Amino acid sequence: MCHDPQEVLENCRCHVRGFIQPRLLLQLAKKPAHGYELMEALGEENDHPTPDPGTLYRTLRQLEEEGLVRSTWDTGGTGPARRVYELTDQGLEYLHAWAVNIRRTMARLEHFLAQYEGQFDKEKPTIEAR
Amino acid sequence: MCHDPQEVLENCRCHVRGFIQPRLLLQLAKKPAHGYELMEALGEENDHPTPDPGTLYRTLRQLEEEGLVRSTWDTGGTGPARRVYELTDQGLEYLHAWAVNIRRTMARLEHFLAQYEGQFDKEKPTIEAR
DNA sequence: TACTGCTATGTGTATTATGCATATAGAAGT
DNA sequence: ACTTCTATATGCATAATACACATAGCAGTA
Repeated sequence: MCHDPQEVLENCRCHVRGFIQPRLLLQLAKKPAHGYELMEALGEENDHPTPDPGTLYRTLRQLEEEGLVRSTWDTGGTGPARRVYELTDQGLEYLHAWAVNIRRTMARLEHFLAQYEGQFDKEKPTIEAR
Repeated sequence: MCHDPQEVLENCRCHVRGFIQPRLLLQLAKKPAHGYELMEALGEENDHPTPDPGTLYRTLRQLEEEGLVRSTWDTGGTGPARRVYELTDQGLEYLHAWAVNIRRTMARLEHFLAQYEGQFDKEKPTIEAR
C-alpha cells in the first residue's frame, strides 16, 4: 500500500455528489449557453477539476428531461451547430433548493472539522500536507 | 413533475461521497469502538441522517482491507460478540488527508455560494433571518 | 416455555454517479 | 491533404449508496 502523501491525498478526494448540476444551473441563470461554453466556464473556475465532457453533456440532457432547462439549436455563427440551453422556472427553483442544501452540507463539514481540530489540537493542515 | 418545496429540497440533496469514512476514522481516533457503538455515535451527530447499518459495517470491513483500521473480537460483556475496531497509523494519515480535502471542498462550496449570492443579490441567511 | 425486544453483525441487489475511452462531424487555417 | 479547434454525443466498467432482508446472542416477562 502506498504512503506517498500526494497519492494519499488523491485517494481520499472529497467529492460532492451531483455538484455539476447546480454549477450548470447557476451558469445558465447568468445567461443561456451551449455545452462547450459551459465546459470552458466550469473549467476556468478556481480549484475545480476540468469537467468531463461526457458527464457534462449527459447531465445537460438529464436536466432537460427533468424540465430544469430547455434547449434550442443555434445554427448561426461559425463552427458546428450548438445546442443552447436556458434555465426554466423549475430549474431556478432547483438552484435555490441546491443552495439551501449546500449551506447545510457546509455546516456538516464545519462540524466535522471542529471535532477534528478539537481532537488533534493542530493548526490547519496546508494543501501540500506537511 | 412535483413543485412541493419540501420535495424539491429532497431531490437535490447535497451528499459528500464517502463521507462516512472520515467520520468513522475520526471516531476511532478518539477511542476504539465496535460497529454498533459507531452507529449510535454517528446517529447522534447534528443534522446528519442516521447511518445505514449495511453501509456502515461494509465500510468498516473495507477500511480494514485497506489497512486503515484493524479489528479484534470482544466476547466479554453482555450481548453478542463485538468486533472492536481501532485506528492504524495509516488510518490516521488518511484522516489527516481527508481533513485537507474537506477544507478544499468547503472552499469550493463557498466559491459557489459567493457566485450564487452575487447573482441573486441575497444576504447570507443569519440566525435571526428576517 | 414462548415471546418480545434489544444488541450486534452482516449479505443481496438494484439504482445511480462517475471517469475514461471513443465516435462523429463541421469549419478554418497551412 | 492535413491538422486543429469547435461541438455533441455514446459505451462501458467501476464504485457508492439505499433499502430490504438474514442471522444470532441474550434478557426480561407473561
